[in-house]
Amino acid sequence: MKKTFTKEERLCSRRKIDSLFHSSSSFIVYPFRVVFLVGAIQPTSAPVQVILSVSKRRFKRAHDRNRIKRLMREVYRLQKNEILYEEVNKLSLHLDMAIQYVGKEELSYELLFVKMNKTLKQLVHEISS
RNA sequence: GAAGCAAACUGGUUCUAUCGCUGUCCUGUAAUGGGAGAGAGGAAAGUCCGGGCAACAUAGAGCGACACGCUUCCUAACGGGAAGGAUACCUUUGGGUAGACAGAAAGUGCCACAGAGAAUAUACCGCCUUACUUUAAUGUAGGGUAAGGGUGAAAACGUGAGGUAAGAGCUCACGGUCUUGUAUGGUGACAUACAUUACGGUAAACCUCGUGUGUUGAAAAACCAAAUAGGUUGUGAGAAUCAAGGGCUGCUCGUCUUUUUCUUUUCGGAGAACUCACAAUGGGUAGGUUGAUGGAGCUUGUGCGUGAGUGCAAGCCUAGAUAAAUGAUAGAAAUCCUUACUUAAGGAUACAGAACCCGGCUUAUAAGGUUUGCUUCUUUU
Repeated sequence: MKKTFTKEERLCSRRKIDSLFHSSSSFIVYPFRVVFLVGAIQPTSAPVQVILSVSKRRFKRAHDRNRIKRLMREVYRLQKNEILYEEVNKLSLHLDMAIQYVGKEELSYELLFVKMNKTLKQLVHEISS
């Protein structure tokens, strides 16, 4: 399977985002905070839709936020298939989620890679239980 | 000549591989696709001015509020820019630097500390004078005086002469600033000359004069519009006949009558309400399209102009996202720095991320480059 990250895999609808943040469960694997909402499978859209966000309060400069979001996106894109999609497809669920960056400063790519791996495994554990 | 520091201007690293993202074009399949090419800045930032564009508002005038304030020019416009003027400061006397640069001669207010006094002047010392006491001096009380002392950022324009009891722009001469007028030069600010009036500062105190300003701001605005549920208008219809209402009767059966209900009418009919169906219409929500990227456009050449700019010709198309793309990783190169000391090792490569679009201003900015100033050292004369 290709390691793509197209628009279908992102969460864009305002209504869905509102419902995600109003009724959902969450956990923290530093430096990420994950908010997710499990639903029935939707054949028209991708199995998982995600938002990546960095707080403006923590990083005032726009180019710092851009840099971290790009690193997060890369790290998520490379690992989501093996860990997350298999499990979601097996359980035939639909997952809306947001990954927020709660760290105070920019971390290296290698460290973020490891942390994302941990985070996604934790997420699989949460939804399968 | 070298080094260092400061300021201004300029400047804004490159290539390869792998995996990706957003548009565009070409192309293929039953469907998934494939290929080509494009994809952040000089400030994209601050959102401080000006304009385009859009919606709404809008008789005219005045008051108020806010902004601006030397001249001429540039510009779509500006609070921006160019060239000049005056002022202040610096100067190597060539020049350079600075800016809320209209009005203090319309009015009001204010002027710390010090000082006698800070603005219809003032009398501390001093100077002159009158009265009283006294032999006289001294002293006491009153008056005149801004020349001198001292204070201050600033003391009623400065110097000299006359004048006077002593003094005073009180008068005169020369000079300074300044008002108004005339003449000459300049498009003009203004300059020069002559005459004339006045003589503390502060307008970044109120204020006065002149000029300008409708409000909002792309989350503006226009259009399309599924499903569902409402609104409005029009047309048509009005369940149940084994039912319901009413009449006949004390009641039941039975029978007669009406058929959505109400009001009105002798009837025909008329009106209103309710429900349903159909049609039309309008508003709203998710979403989509436009706005929105070909423009006060960019590059080159050339003419005009001191210049900001501008005319002409040729060529070019150069981001367009929308929970928001323009990336990540690895390797190499380039420039600089440090350490070793001759080609290695390590490090650094800034400020910063488009959001309707332009013109400015302000602020941030590594390495390298250019110019100017200052300091030190060295060489030659």
